[in-house]
Amino acid sequence: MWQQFTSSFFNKVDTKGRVSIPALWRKALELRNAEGNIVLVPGFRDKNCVEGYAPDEYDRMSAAVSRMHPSDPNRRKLEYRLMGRALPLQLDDNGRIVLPKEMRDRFDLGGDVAFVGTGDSFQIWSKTRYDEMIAPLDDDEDFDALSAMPWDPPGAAP
Amino acid sequence: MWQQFTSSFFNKVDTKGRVSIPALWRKALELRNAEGNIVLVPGFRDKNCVEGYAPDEYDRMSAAVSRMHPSDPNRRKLEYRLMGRALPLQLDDNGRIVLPKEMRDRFDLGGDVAFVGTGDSFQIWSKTRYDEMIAPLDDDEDFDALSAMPWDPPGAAP
DNA sequence: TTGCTGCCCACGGAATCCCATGCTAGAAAA
DNA sequence: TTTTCTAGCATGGGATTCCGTGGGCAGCAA
Repeated sequence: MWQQFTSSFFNKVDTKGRVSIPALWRKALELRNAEGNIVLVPGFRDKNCVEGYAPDEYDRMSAAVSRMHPSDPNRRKLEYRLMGRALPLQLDDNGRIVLPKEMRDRFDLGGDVAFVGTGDSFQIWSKTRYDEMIAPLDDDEDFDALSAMPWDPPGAAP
Repeated sequence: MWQQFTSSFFNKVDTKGRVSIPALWRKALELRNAEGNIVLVPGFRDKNCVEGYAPDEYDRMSAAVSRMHPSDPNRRKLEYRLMGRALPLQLDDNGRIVLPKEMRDRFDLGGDVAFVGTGDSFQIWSKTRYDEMIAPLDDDEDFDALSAMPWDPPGAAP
């Protein structure tokens, strides 16, 4: 649980392109033996944000792609988007990373940005785009996604 | 049974946002090997209150979400509401937690709050909203929900 | 030079720790 | 039974640490 990326944080990107990785997640990275290394993948699952992974989880994903047959055209596409664009970074002494300029421009990551935990990975959004994305979800009265959640009653066999 | 969250308690949130977790539930957490850790999720099942989970139960839920395929749109929604908002907290030496300011504002958790046990989880309500919510339930003469309860007759094979 | 990169230090506000107090319920004593 | 003592619990305040953020400086490349 503590090695998961949970909760959301709103930090600032400074003029040099630096942002603090939330302290809670730095601890999560330690527990995953990441030693200050993370991998950013722009627009992989969601084309409007940058996704971040601990090295172990990134390896799991790229291994999944490598398991596909070389002749599978989907493998090529996944390779270009996952491996081809992945950016390995190191945290500095203050727990910050530097977002490359192209990435900042493409995803509007200047000023306020949102770090959103999604379990084994996290996302980095421009604050503005994040607000637009999240609003309709909060208005969803019924929250019907809940009924789609796999449900094993507590105490069931593992 | 003793590791379930039962009964209701009415405690106070101080100016710093601190509240005592009911002592009975601290014992429940011990039995679940939580070591003073709990996870708060605002408005997940019920959007008017904050839900609390022991780490083991939170893990069960997030594992269920992680089992869904990454391309499933319902997985995304669940990630934003469960992982994206989950707040892992530790009890201090006096058995208290700190409710972050945004959460206090959004759910009106200043002054008197209600802790409501719901078995494997619990809820935190503003006292006022809790009273409004509970009144009509008590007036429900028929209580037809009872007929929806799964019923294994006592003494049946396990 | 000019612009980028990595490294160091500094500051302010917020979160966390540590100690203190009052209340209550149950045990112990009369 | 009545009274006293005590341990556990909820609550309050002050002090200290932590974390996000901004700025400066040297090295390096274009």
